[in-house]
Amino acid sequence: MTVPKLANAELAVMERLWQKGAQTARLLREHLYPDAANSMHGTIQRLLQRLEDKGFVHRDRDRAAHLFTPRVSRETYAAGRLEALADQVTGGSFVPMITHLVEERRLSDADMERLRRLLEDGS
Amino acid sequence: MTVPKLANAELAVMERLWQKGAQTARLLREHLYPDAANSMHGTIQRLLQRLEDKGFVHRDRDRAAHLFTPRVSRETYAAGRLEALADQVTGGSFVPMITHLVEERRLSDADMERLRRLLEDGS
DNA sequence: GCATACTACGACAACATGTCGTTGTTTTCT
DNA sequence: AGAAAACAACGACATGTTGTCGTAGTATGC
Repeated sequence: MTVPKLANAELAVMERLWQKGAQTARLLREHLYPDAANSMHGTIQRLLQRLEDKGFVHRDRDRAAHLFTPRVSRETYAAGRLEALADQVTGGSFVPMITHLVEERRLSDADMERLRRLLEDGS
Repeated sequence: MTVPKLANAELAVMERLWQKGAQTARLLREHLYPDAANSMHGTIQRLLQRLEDKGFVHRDRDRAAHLFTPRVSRETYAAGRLEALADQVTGGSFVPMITHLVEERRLSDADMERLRRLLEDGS
C-alpha cells in the first residue's frame, strides 16, 4: 500500500499539522484535547510515533520538545486513498465512480465547472 | 454513514454477487474457497448474515438454500465510499483529489477522455 | 426415518486503535 | 547545584472489527 490508511485519531493529528505546518506535541494536545486530562500527553506521543513510523510526519529532535512536520500532504493522502479505493472496488479506474456521482448529481455546479477546466487545458 | 464500509472478505462476496447476480451460499463457497475446507460454510454464512445486516444483500428464503442478491451496486458502493473519503479528508469536495491525480498524470488518456465527454454533455 | 445439506449463532484468535501509566532524560526556575 | 516541571519512549490494556470454526437445530430428499 503506497499510502497507508490512517485511523481517526491519527487523521485528526494530521489535520492539525496540515493547517499549522509544524507543531509540538503539547500544542497538538492543547488543540485536540482542550479539556486537557494530562494523561493525553502520552496519547499524543503514541499517535505521533505511529505517524512517524508510517512516514507521515517528520520529527525534528533538535529542541527539547520535538517539532513535528507533515511529510505527506493532504492532497497526496487523499489521492492515495482514492487510488486504493479504485484498486479495490473498480479495478483501478476512477471513471465509474465519477460517472455515478455525476449521474446522481452529487457534484456541485462549481465542482463540475472546475473539473471541466482542469480536463480541458490543465489550468 | 450512508454506505457502510465493507471488510475484505465481505467485499469478496459482494464481488462475486456483482458478477453473478444471485448465488447460494454453496456456490459462493465453491468459488471463494475452492480447496473447500468444509468448515468454510459457516464462514460464508456469517459473512452473508453480516452483509444482510448491513443491507448489502437481499436474502430470498423461499427455497431451502437461500438465494442472495446484491442490494447495493458496485457503482453505488464505490461512489459512497468516495463520498465518505471526501468528507473525511477534503471537506466533502472531490476536486482536490482529482486535481492531484491529473497533475501527477495518474489518469490514463482514455480515462481523461471519458471524463471530458461525461462532463461536456453527460453522454 | 435417516442421512444430507442448510441455517443460525455463539465463540475465539488475531489485529488495529485509543488510552493510560511508568521510567528515565532534559529543561527550567530559584 | 538541586528540585520541580516538561518531555520522550514504550509497555500494557480495553475495546471493536474481522475472519474462522464448531455446534445445535431445521428442512430436504431418498
